[in-house]
Amino acid sequence: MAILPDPKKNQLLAALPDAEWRRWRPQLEWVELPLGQVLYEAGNTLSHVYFPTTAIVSLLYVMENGASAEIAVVGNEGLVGISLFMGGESTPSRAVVQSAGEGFRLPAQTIKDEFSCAPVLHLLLRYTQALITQMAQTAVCNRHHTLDQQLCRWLLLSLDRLHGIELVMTQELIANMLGVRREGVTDGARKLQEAGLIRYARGRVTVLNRKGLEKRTCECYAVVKNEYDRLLPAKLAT
Amino acid sequence: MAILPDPKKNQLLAALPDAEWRRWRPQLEWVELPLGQVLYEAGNTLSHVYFPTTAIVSLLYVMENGASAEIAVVGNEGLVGISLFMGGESTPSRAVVQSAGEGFRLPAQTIKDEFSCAPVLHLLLRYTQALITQMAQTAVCNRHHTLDQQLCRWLLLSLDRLHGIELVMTQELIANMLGVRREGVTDGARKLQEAGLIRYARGRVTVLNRKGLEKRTCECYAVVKNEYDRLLPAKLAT
DNA sequence: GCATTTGTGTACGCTAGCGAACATACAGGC
DNA sequence: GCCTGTATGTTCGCTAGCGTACACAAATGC
Repeated sequence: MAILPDPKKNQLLAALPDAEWRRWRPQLEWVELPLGQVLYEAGNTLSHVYFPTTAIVSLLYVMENGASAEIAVVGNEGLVGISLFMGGESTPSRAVVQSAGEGFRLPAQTIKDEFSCAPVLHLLLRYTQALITQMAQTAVCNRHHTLDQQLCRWLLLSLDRLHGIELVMTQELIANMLGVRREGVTDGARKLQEAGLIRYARGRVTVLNRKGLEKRTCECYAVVKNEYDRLLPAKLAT
Repeated sequence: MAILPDPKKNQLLAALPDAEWRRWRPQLEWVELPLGQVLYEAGNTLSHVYFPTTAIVSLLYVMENGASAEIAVVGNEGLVGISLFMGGESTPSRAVVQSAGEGFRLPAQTIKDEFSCAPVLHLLLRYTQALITQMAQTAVCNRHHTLDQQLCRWLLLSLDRLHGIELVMTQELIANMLGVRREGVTDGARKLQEAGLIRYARGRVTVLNRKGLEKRTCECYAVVKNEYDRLLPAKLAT
């Protein structure tokens, strides 16, 4: 294709100080991230960290009986594979591409080496704290809010991590992420469509009225969004 | 009292290399942690990090309508206030003493300074990853498991962070932590008592059969426990 | 063009947990 | 010993979401 993939479409890479950016650039490997690809499996040692640019990746836990629940979602604002620099090497969760796209990756050893560099460390840890907030809020939301509210939250979180207003994903997939029945998502989506907030058809959801979704969702969305904005300013002020 | 409080009863402090331990020791301030004390409030900048020795601290999110949900629990295996070294200074959650006891604390600036020291950094980040696992698993558990299972999980997690087999807490308090109704906890507790696994009376729960609780709880407990054991070996091998 | 697969719509009974209200019973102060 | 507050027990109706089953319709393959 004619358009060269740009690593700086990932906000963490874009926030790197110049020196680090020049050091990383040659090691960054462009990767396509097709729907459903598993970036890492629960318990496995990671070989790379991934910086999505146009893809969205879900961190989810798969239970013994096969049921699943999303723990957090990562897009071009973040990175997949924090356990590499956190020191654990693996996590009990799985990372799956939820919305196809592209990204870049860096070998595990590189990120570990780079982590001793103070600006890198601070950037990555601030991102990690934002991710922690998302996980915590997911826990709260799962406890207290209705499927309808959670669906709005999920649509908004996904939308924030994309460019357009269209999400390519089936209700079945959304249900897996939320850890609910597909029928429940159908119900919720129908309500939203009847209210004129979204339009959908066979694996495509188009958001028509973002504000409307924000009105219907629970406080969790705003809490998470505010923390991301607070912790990850566009420009790194280190 | 005759018995001198011992900071090494906190496992993170105990895992410090000698040099760091000697440096920290004079700055560690002993604190009593009475039931219900708020160590930090959502959104506020933290003044100290806390290392519980005999107390248990809950991280919980309080919703706009007053309902709450526990995100994670911290005992002598960990520390309260990770946002200080993660870089955010605050979090949207609150830290409350859930089981009275003691602990030590270190000024915010000290922990930030010490964080540049590699062994400290690695120790704290590994702990943070364990905490992340706990949060993630709380999200999963809230989504998929029954109140009865969650009650068992919660009792076990609390028990692991104490010395004896007795928890001093009312059903009302447990309900607040789990984010459920008090009546639901009463039901669950009654079942456990009838099964001979616990005994309780007016704000005291005594665990009679730990194995029995483990049998009744969901997989979440084991997942969290295993990650803590994996990430935080008794001896630090840095 | 037809068959198959995939995505969505709908219905039905069931259960866990909620909200609210009230009953009981133990504990500590006086 | 009595009183009051606090902790626990019990009930009742209600709703969200589950599990199951099946219908339909749009895409895909041949």
